[in-house]
Amino acid sequence: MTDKQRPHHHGNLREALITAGLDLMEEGGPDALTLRKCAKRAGVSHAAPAHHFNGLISLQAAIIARGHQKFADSMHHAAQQAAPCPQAQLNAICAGYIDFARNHSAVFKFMFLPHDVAMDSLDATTQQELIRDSQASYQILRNACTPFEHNDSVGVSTEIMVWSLVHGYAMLFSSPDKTETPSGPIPEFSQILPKLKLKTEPAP
Amino acid sequence: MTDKQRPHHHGNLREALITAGLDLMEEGGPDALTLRKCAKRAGVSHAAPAHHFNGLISLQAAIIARGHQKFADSMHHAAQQAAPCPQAQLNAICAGYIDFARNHSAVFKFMFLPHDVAMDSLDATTQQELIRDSQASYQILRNACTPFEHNDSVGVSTEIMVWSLVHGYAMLFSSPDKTETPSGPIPEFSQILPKLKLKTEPAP
DNA sequence: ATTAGAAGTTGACACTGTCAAGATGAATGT
DNA sequence: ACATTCATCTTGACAGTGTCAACTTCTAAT
Repeated sequence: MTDKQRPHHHGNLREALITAGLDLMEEGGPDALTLRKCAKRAGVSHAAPAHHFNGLISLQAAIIARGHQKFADSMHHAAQQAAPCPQAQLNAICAGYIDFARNHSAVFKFMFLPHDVAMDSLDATTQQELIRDSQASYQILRNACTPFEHNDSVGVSTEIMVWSLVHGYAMLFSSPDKTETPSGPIPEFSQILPKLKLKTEPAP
Repeated sequence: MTDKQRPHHHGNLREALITAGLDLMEEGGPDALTLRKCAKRAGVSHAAPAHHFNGLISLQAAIIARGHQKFADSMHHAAQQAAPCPQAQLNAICAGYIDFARNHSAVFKFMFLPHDVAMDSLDATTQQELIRDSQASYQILRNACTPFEHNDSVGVSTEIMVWSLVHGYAMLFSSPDKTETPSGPIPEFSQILPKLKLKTEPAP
């Protein structure tokens, strides 16, 4: 029993299930995510996941939370390699946004589905993770927009505009295959963003 | 048997299944769409749909096609009630776009999922419907953008910009419940669209 | 050392999509 | 009018799914 071949405890089954689930989703789309297949990949029985997730819905929520972590990483990484001025930062974060949508398109789109998920139907751990990680990733884009925020009366929130623009672009044109539409090639987002009337000077 | 209670032929089962499927999806989200439940609503046996759709994937595709029809109707209807000038038309069509996303949010989001659907796995009828109806709805927004299209060298396609902006807005902020975010209320899209630098004069 | 509880297993159930085989009825050709 | 053909629908079966209950095994705290 020095190196027990099959310890009764997996050790970190919750993590293993999330990882397996992410892989399954990227391999075969949202419908390929199955509790039983995750269990099989983790080497446990089909009912073992029930001790870590409150049903399939919670595993999906945990995968969305993990997706938000990677999403935030992608934006942060892009921002760190850009010049520190607000324009360059916002551009980089949008690029990180779109990179993630391109490189993890299945998970990305799954993250922004109409998951009319009742928060209280999730186990506490997953619920906390989801709230924390999703708010953290939202905050990145939000922060990058604040230097351009309008202070005057009726100005429309910069954050809403940029978010709509980059999200729509990512959703519509970030499938790895569809790089063009009937009306010609899709331009890079860095060409589109300047077309928004943003405040050019940070708040004094 | 004068008025046969159960004619062997349903008469228009394909239509009945699409209608039932649309209802199911709007009632309970994408996962509530089930071949067997559609069959039950239409009053036929669980295997009857197989004679009209090449599997669940084809029924889903047919529902997406029908969604595109309603989508196009929503945009057309809004456009007809607006002034005939390009600005008012584009504004109205975007409003119709967002109205549809609000009123049929489940179907709308289902329409724009990563349906990596192999077109040749659909039955011929459904495949034709999907291509025809989706292209028709795309064409509406496309046409409304042409008066603003840049003719000069490196201009970015107006269609791509407007499409990204309105689609992102619809996706992010058109859930009937979420009408506000941590950063305040969501403005109407009619306030956002003018923030795009569009060509103000139609082509001479 | 005992015990309470967490972690995992086994077995069952209802529901799903899909297939095969048969039954029914409408349409067509002679 | 009759026979044939074929689309349509039914019945029955199968594997896969999520979920629940009962049980076993191990961990950890008293």
